[in-house]
Amino acid sequence: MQKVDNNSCIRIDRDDKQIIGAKSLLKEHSLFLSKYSSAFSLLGNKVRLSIFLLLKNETSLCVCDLAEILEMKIPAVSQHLRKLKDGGILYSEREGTVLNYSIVDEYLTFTDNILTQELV
Amino acid sequence: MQKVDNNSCIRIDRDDKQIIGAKSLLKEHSLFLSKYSSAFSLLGNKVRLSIFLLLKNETSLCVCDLAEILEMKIPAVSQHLRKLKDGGILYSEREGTVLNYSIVDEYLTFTDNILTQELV
DNA sequence: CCTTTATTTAAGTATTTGCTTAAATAGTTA
DNA sequence: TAACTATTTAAGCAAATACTTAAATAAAGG
Repeated sequence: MQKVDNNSCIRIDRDDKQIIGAKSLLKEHSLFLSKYSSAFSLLGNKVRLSIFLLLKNETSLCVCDLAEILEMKIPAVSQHLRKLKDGGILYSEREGTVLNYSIVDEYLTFTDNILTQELV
Repeated sequence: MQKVDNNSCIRIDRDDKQIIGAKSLLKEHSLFLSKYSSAFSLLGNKVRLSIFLLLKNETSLCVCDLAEILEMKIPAVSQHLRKLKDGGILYSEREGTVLNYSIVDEYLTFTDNILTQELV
């Protein structure tokens, strides 16, 4: 009996050039893929996307207000803000004891393709 | 000694109208937030974003080819494809024994704001 | 109808995520 | 500098993720 490797397929009409081209496409855009998969993943959470939407409207907000708006505990919101900040999507500015968070310029238009359709 | 609730803050200069407005903004866009946080979350994975990028270029590919391009086991890729399909981002068409996956029209432009900057 | 090819599904597992509560920092003000 | 306000950080835990291998479907051809 022949051993069969069922972890790969041997399609007769497979286009090897296509495979090679596709692989090099991925390599070419590997930085893009890393950067934006993590950006998407950050916004791929309802709480964080809400924060992003709120900051697009209010320009800047502190943890305290966000926690009240989102009806969540402050530490939970704070941890989301840290992720968004670490991911380069938000920045914070201190105003006395209050830390105000805003969207980094680069990301202000990030969702516009989608938002313009739905949110006007 | 007074009990202090350290899960909320009592900022004197808090703008209650802003809070109320922000809350209603969230309610207003709650469908949007659910739909797109899950779409972002699907693309917020390097493998799935790679698949998306590949399908934007190749129009359609089968699990078999994707597994080879991504250098991953077939079941792993298949599970990512299922998620993308369940999330309404991809659809599949059978061609004999081969299932070809493509991007749903609505999502073809999804990343254009970002992609146009980086990928031309 | 049995085998082959392509693919999915299921089960198990290690890692990551997102919350909770409690403790630690950091300015502000008395 | 002690008390207060705003916020972060740490630790613990339940749930979700993403892989692995093995078994189950599904179409095609001899």
